[in-house]
Amino acid sequence: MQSKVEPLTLSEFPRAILHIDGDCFFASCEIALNPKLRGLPVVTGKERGIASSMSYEAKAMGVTRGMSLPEIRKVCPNVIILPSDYETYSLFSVRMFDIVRRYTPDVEEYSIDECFADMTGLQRPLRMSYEDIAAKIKQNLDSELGMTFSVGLAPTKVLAKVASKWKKPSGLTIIPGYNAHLFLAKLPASKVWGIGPATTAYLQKCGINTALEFASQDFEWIKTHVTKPHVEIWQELHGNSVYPVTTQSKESYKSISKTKTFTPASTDLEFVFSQLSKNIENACIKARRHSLSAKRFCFFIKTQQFRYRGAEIKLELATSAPNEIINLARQNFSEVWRKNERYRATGVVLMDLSTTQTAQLDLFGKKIKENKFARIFEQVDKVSEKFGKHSVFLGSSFAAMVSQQHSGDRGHEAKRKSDTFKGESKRQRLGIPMLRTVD
DNA sequence: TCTGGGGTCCTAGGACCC
DNA sequence: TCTGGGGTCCTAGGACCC
Repeated sequence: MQSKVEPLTLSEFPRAILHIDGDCFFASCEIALNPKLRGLPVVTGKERGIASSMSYEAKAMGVTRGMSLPEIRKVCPNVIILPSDYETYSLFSVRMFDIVRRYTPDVEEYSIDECFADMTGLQRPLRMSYEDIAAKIKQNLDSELGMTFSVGLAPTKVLAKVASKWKKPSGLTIIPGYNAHLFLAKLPASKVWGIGPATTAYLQKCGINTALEFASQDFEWIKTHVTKPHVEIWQELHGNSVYPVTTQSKESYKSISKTKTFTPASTDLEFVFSQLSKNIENACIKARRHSLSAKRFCFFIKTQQFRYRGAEIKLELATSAPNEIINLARQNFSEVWRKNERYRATGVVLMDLSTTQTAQLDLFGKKIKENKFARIFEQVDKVSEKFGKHSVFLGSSFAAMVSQQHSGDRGHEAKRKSDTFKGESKRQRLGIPMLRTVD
């Protein structure tokens, strides 16, 4: 079927939105830091055992995201595999955003390696065309950070995303509204930011395959056949900017989650629970670092078949103390647990977060108990700061902690070992912190 | 893609009320 | 007992992103 490629109707007052994307950012940071790595196949993600970012040299050899270490070494024998160093990457990230902010304060830090910038109206004060501004920013970024960036310039965020992805690495692509149809005609709808697998499948059923076919539907059809996010994407593809560039940095979290997969999968309730317990401790550590308390949480266990079973629980009082949450999880755990089922992961999500200071007072003195726990865990955090994370942990997390130390498949052994600490089971149930130093 | 981890937003539908 | 209609709030879960 031959669909005619026609220009889309355009917005009257187009904006100039820039999208900037670091090319294989993590690997590039490593190379920028250690120039000897330049030109070599570099992969990060060693600590997880899978590739998370790889240099173009590694990509050329066939390394892909999520590939396991043995596989990587097989296709690319001279590969250099490094553990991720998020702190360093964050520093590069800050420098990247600061460079863009030299040109405009309207910078949205979208992720560690991506940002949007609203350049609308800057040609006059900067005495440059939008295209020249974009090129200048790219040049600054490339030379000052020692890595390349792909840049897209367009009237909306969605089109700017299309543009920055158009040519990688180190591309600079401009999509003026009047030319958008030329780009969208070649682009599968699934490649558009915000159109995921479910929507792609639905659109295909409607006979829509390319981004242009989606954009070419009339507005009435769109309004009645897709939901709000995709109506907005449709408008953005028409050059009509509905997603603002939001400069305000994220001040808080709506939820905090911790999940962890363990190998091998386990049928041992106590062991799986200890994994959950550890996740809860970690989530609470993060919550406390941001002075947040949760009024609600859910936990889940994930079966070998990737099915989730879990429960959601309301707390009487907002808390960031893991023992309370672990107790409640313990009480509900047996309902969730199915015998003879293998589990591969556990997870917890803290929800309804509020700043600890604004937590409500209650009339029955629970608050006093809560404050006591808050002080205990303040001390726990101080000890951790001094002696390292998890120098102090709860008895209920013991098996998980030990299994982590014995890198690999020793979870069950570890559990049995913890069983010998008979005296702890009661404290465990009560959720009393077990002070224990790990060397 | 034989599948890691951390987030946000939207919607349908039930509960409850007048 | 059956019948209307309409509003708000909450929750579960889907969908999507990096």
